[in-house]
Amino acid sequence: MPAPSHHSRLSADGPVLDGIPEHGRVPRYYAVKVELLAVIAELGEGAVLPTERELCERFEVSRATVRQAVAELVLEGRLSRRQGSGTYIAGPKLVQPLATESRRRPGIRPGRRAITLERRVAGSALGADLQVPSDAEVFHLERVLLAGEERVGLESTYLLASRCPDLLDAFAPDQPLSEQLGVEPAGAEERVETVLATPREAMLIGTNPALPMLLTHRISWGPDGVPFERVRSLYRGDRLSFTTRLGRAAAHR
Amino acid sequence: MPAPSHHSRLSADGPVLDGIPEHGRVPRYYAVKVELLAVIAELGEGAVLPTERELCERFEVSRATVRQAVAELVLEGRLSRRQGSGTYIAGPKLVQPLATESRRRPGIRPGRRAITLERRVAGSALGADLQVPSDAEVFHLERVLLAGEERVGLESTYLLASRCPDLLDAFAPDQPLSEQLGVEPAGAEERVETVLATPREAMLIGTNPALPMLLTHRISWGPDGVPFERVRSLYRGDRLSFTTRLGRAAAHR
DNA sequence: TAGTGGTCTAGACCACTTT
DNA sequence: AAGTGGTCTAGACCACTAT
Repeated sequence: MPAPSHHSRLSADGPVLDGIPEHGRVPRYYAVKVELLAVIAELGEGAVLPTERELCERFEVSRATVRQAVAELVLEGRLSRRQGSGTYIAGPKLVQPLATESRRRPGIRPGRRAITLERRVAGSALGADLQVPSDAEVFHLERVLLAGEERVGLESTYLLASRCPDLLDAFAPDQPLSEQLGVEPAGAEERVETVLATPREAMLIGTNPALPMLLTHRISWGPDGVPFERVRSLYRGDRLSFTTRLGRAAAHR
Repeated sequence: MPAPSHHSRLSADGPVLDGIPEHGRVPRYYAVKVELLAVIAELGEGAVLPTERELCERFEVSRATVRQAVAELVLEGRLSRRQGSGTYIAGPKLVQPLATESRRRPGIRPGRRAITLERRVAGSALGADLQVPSDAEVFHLERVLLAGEERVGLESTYLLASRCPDLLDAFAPDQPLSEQLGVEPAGAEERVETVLATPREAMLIGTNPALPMLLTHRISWGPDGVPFERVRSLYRGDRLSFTTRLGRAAAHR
């Protein structure tokens, strides 16, 4: 039994999850969680995970540590536990139509603080979303969302560089992008779901990791019907709720 | 030290939280959570909670048990922890406009299973929402939401009895209510947020308690602008995501 | 009845903030 | 330096499921 310290390092293969490795220190349960993701991928949907006691032996940790890793994966919907039976690998999320319309802007003195603006190649997943080759150039803009002084979310935007070649020059980090682009979205496809904050996201927003977040994921296209941006907006689920008025107003509120 | 069993009963004052007391057994951390809610209400927003070790002494439980109770309250946004500093009582949720439009109906063979249909008086909170006296009569309809065979949510609807006096006769539990009412909503106000499933909700939906859920809360009014229903829809956050198409279609997807 | 996850204890050291 | 929350251990018993 070597462990005088309860912390370790992940192998230096770079960030394994969208996680904490930049910090240097990784909690043991987080390393277990990463390893469990590999087990999950290997076994596939519907399969039974090894028992908690077996996982303790395999990863050489206590049961409480295994349970913390499993608990986060349960909160994320990757696993589900059945008392007396076992822990099972969950299927993909179901999809439910929602019908969101043009987003009006926040209520409480909204603001944004840009933390990343870079030009790079799209890669395969983003290229597919935007219907361009994987070596197409995009801008990646990452901004912290504010409500007054409080950090409440994190927004990551990918824009086709061909649509806005001079973005890096005339960039105003606090303004909506649409005004700076000359492209007005004519349509979009959007998804809303709950996720847990990764350690990195939690750090940037200034909240605790593994807190449930409200995630919206949007792909917008212009009047020509061709996609030009992908936006991923993450809001603190414990601090924000979204409201709408649909149709006609009420009588006397 | 009496405790040979790790479970106890809450005082028989009825359900304290929207919880498990019908079961008879309450986990110790859950009883602590209920007591913490009283502490939170007493101290008020921004105050520091007693330290975890103090709470251990006060409630005569171990630190792990206190931490489980606190962890759930953190996931619910009632508390926030700051390492090295303390645990603080959080303020109310912020509100953000969302703009949801007419909800299209689910994708995967949606269904409903009614589990409660009762006639009763509104009470003060519901009365205020529907703009009627607290002794006005309402129907309360509670239904499990299905996607195929899978339980994915729980919907609780309150309807002004004066608008649909014969609901109990001609009720078809699997159909949308609007068709059975003769009232078509002309407008609504809706809120979307993330919450954790209570033990009762988790039991009815067949999921684990304290799982993040997507909650929509809607008040609808008729052509006359007078509210007639309040609907609270709770969806499994780990199993569902909501999607929309806004505006014009894309070019070639 | 055996095995699983669910809850709980008592104690330890670490990282961080405050004084 | 002292005190807080964060992580971890080793072990125990309970509730539930499967056999």
